[in-house]
Amino acid sequence: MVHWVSDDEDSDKFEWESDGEDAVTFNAAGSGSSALPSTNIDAPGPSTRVANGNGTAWPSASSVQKYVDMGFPEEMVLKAMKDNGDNGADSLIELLLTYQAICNDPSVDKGSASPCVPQAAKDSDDDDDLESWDDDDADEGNRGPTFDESSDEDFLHEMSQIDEKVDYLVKVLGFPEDEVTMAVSRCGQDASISVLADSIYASQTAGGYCGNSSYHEDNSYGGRKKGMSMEGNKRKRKRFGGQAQGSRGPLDGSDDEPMRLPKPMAGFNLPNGLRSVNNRLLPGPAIGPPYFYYENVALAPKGVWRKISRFLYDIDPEFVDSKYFCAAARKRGYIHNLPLVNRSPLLPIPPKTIFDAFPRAKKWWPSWDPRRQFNCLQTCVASAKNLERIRLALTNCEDPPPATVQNYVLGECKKWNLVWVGLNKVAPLEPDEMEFLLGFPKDHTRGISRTERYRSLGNSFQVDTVAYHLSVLKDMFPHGMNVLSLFSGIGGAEVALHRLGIRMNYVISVEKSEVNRTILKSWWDQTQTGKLIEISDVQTLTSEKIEAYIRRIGGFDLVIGGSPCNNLAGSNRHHRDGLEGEQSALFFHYFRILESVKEIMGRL
DNA sequence: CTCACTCGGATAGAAGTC
DNA sequence: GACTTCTATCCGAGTGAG
Repeated sequence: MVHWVSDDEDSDKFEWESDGEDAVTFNAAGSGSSALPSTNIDAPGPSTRVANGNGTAWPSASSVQKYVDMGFPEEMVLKAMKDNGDNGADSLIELLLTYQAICNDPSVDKGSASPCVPQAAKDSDDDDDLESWDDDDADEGNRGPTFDESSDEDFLHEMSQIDEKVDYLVKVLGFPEDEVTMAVSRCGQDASISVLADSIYASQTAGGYCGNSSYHEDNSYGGRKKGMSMEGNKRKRKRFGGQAQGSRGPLDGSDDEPMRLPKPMAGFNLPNGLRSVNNRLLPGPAIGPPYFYYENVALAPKGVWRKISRFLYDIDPEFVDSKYFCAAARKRGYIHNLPLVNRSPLLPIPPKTIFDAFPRAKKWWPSWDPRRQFNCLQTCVASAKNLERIRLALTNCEDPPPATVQNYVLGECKKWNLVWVGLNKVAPLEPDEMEFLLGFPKDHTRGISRTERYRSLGNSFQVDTVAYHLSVLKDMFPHGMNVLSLFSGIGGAEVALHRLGIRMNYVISVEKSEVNRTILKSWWDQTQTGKLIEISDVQTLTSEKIEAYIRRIGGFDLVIGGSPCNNLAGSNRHHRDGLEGEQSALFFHYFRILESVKEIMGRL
């Protein structure tokens, strides 16, 4: 991992200078959203953050329940809220995951004091029973401090030895040791682990920080403008993308330094040899089993990929535009621990231009439409009125149309991925055409409403791209794989493995949408001989159940999934709230489940 | 500065169901 | 006729590159 030190003096990016006032509006909108519970619900005052509990505001039942619904025991949530004070939802999630990592780490002694308390038998739904959090057979031995005491002398504070804290942050949470050391020097040796973790995150995303609640504003999407509170700070900068950083002009100095997107966005390597990075050094905790593969939109708000990467063992994302695999762009980031050598593409190689994919389109394609590939296939399509406006604009002028009309029509065509289907007539791609472009078998989504088909396809993998990355598994698992598929959608991962000729012995699939589950099940029954187990809610996949599945099937070889992008995608005008958004926060379940699988498989 | 691109959401009204 | 479900239509801004 390469780091460099950058001077904050150069941190003012020009685009932030012109709209500073807008931040207030944005923050107001963000706080009013239904994202993860934040301080606006509990409205704790400044005094609630103190460690001794004086003036602690008791969290509301609804805010507690949100986290309980995510799979955290209520006691753990209450404790985390208490420790977190007014640091906001972002910090709270991290703290909860910290506790959970503690509970799942067999190397960490857990006494009655740890947050790993058994979940009270309170759930009405048996399927939603939360497992005991201290069932890892590691309870004997050292006893920790008492967790549920009214005193705040909890386990975190008991770990007063600085070495233990550093060890903890490095080994359990996976922070780089040098950053942990810097955080200790910033915050002092008495700082709690949660404060140190906050500080490290803040140093990565918003400059030096220690116990300053402004961190959350700086770190949140649309939050306070950067550079407001960190004058003179120096901080570490991380290089992403696995490629050399060229110039480091003034634009490099933003506080929330975006993860560099490679240009061309070709990932580590491509079948055509455009790039050929075939080796990399994975961080120790990232090395399997199991293999894992995570996907999301590349063009996420600032800081999102940095945080995702941090949770997923500091692995650099592989940013790939699927335009190198098919006739439509699809800019996505993939974090995985798969080997890079001996990748092979799916055959037949899909057409990479519109005309090759849809030869009929050439007939009506005007010479002034230069598109040869589609833009990203999305979940919504143009309305009929929109198409009619385009038709009228073209019929009411000469041929070729004047530049203004051309620009208007081209803009709409690019925005909505329209194809020419007649004289002056454009239309959206049909669902089966999207299936083709995305690498799915014909009629894969047929049978559900048109709107649902567009939505499901717009949310899916590009199969050829994913299959290229997964192709290295074929020789490694000649007798088949057991797969944990999270946020399966219409089964892009499963289709990719199938098309690679990889047998799936067991697939545990988690997908919220019933129509998507039906699509996957239907395809599975037609093509597979293995066992498919479908689960509707990722929140019900507790570590207890994961362990039961692992004992039953012998372990998972691959954990794969792309968590919801709703709150990350640029098309979302209403709730682009970042990783803490209502849907996109489910990423933390991916991390939770992956951690659980690794821990259980390491133990059994 | 301009330009290009983006796995979307809220709403009203239509259509379907009982 | 009340209710639910489905469909069509409308709605910019964040971000990076040049």
